[in-house]
Amino acid sequence: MATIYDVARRAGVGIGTVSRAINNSPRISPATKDRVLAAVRELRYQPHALAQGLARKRTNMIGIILPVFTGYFYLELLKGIQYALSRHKLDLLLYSVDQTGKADAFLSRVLHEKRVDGVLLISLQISETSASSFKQTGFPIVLVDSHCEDIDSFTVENRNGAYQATRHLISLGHRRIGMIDAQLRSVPAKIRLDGYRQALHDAGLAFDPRCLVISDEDGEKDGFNRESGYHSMLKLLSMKENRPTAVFISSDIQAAGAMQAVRETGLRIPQDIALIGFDDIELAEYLGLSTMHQPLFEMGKQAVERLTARIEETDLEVMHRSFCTRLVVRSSCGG
Amino acid sequence: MATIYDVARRAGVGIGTVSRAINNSPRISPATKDRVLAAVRELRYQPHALAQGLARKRTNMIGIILPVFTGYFYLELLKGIQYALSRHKLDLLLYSVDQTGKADAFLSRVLHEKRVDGVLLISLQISETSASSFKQTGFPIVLVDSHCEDIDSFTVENRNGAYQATRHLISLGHRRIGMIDAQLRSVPAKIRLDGYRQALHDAGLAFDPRCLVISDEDGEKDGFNRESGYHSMLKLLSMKENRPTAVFISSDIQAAGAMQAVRETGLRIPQDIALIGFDDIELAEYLGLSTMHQPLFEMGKQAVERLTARIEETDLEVMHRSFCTRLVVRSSCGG
DNA sequence: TTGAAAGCGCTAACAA
DNA sequence: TTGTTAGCGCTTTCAA
Repeated sequence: MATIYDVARRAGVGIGTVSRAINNSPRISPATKDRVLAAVRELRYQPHALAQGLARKRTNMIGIILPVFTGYFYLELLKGIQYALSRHKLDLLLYSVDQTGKADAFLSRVLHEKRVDGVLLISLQISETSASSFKQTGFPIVLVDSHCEDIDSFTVENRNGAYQATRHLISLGHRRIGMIDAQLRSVPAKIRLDGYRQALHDAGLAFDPRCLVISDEDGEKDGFNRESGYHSMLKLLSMKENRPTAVFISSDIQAAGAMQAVRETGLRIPQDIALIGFDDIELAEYLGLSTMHQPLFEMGKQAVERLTARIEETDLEVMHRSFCTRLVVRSSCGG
Repeated sequence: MATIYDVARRAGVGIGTVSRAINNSPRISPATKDRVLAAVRELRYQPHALAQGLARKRTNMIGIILPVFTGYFYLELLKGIQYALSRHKLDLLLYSVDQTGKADAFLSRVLHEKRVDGVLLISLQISETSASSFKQTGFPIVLVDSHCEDIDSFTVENRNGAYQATRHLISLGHRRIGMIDAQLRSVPAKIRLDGYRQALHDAGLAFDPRCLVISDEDGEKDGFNRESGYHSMLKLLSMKENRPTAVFISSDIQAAGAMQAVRETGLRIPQDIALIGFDDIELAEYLGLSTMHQPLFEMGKQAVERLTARIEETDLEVMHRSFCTRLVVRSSCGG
């Protein structure tokens, strides 16, 4: 494989000149530039990314740390991210975290290994310690679907979304409304619970702890999955006549499991029990599931734009942007 | 950020010794090793990945090139890949290709930029030129869901799968069987067509070109998407009484669109028209879609294992492995 | 406008 | 067992 020395020799110039030629430096005559570029083509030369990165202190890669992904949620987000990234000619290093809490290890690696110019942390909470490391070093980082005072973040209005979803059920006449949530150590899950309770409260409805089921409450997983939704709904239905007439579920994928549970129990949706989800993944449309839509593609895109801005301009004010959710009414709550 | 020189100074040793300490070299005394590691901890030192890569000629990253992904197909594959990768402590550089044909540009980058130790090419065809470059340089590459004589590959038995799917429809008594395929420049699409035709032939059924619709025939996209499936089915249904009584569709996601088209036309599945898909994505279960299952997670895992083997041992024999598909019968073909 | 040379932060060969 | 030094392949001063 050709190096810059090979090109220099072939073109009869020094390596500095080659460097100038391929980096559009003005400090080179058109004639020699042509000669160098010809040699580049002949040798099919492309700079060694590591060497270039080491010398330039720029890698043109960004890292993204996310929970081992399953489901359309991350797919949509990734698409938005990819879209923006390719426009900036940036490459993507994917760190996927399998255990909750292991995010910090990746953050530390990102910070020290210098493999990427910046990092996107998705749906994962950042520890105080990590946050201050990033703050101090000024290393570019942007949070997506997560929040931290001192760091740029892009989130959806989880609280308001949950509030709207619950309100929708209330407006349909339901008085006994349950919720199936994911593990509360997940920030969105926690905030969605708040929104749900607020809506109940504002409508003068009492919060009944028995109507709240946390998926995978003590498990390894975070609760955002179909099986957990299935079991959570079974638990809710076991209350018999005391069971809620409507349920707000913290994610569509859980709702999918929940719908199955309802059907297997011989109950009808929405006549016997109304359901509303959150996320608006593709599946929701097929299932006729009412849900809260989030502009994931757009979020991914904007997060990247912000990150690149931060890479260019290290001392920007911290910013937080929250995206509105939108109620999508389908048949699962009879609305 | 601390460098190896900082650590050396702090521990009162040379940089070579630091290097030996952190790389488990036997050529160092336990005492100094401890001292060095203490300094490492105090300074929170982690080696600079680029510098290390440049010196070692090893990056501990692998690249994966795939079509801009949508759908569970790549998710499942990616999960298998991630699983194996994390066991090898390898990082993942994701190149996602938006335009068919642009794969070659990425392959060339991978080869020259030296950012990764090896590459996985997914669902994308490799050109003769690229193939021979890789052959010559011995740069580790493995194909997944794609095939090339000279390169390791992991595929599903597309031909046999399509054959089985079609045969299943035949065994159900159908005589006029259509197919909705994706663009034929996609290798799997092409092979699935072969399997379909073979099955017809073996059953003594004539192939009727009017019963074959190619999704996105002249479009930008590859045809593997819902909208295209929808339109393709509409086209098939427009044949009225001449229309097929059963259709084999080259992917579940197209089948999803097709089912919608059938329903909107007021026809029933499977009574009026029987459908069978390919892939067995999660959605298929919800839709009650009969389909051909492929062991994607396993494929991803094995592809990585093979790639790492090739990275360690550059002169291995070329190998090809083909994974069996499995017929999953649901309600969409009345089986 | 150009070439030479000093880094970038590491590994590995070579001496000591 | 250890320190020194020559690369790895590039960018970027600094002179010329």
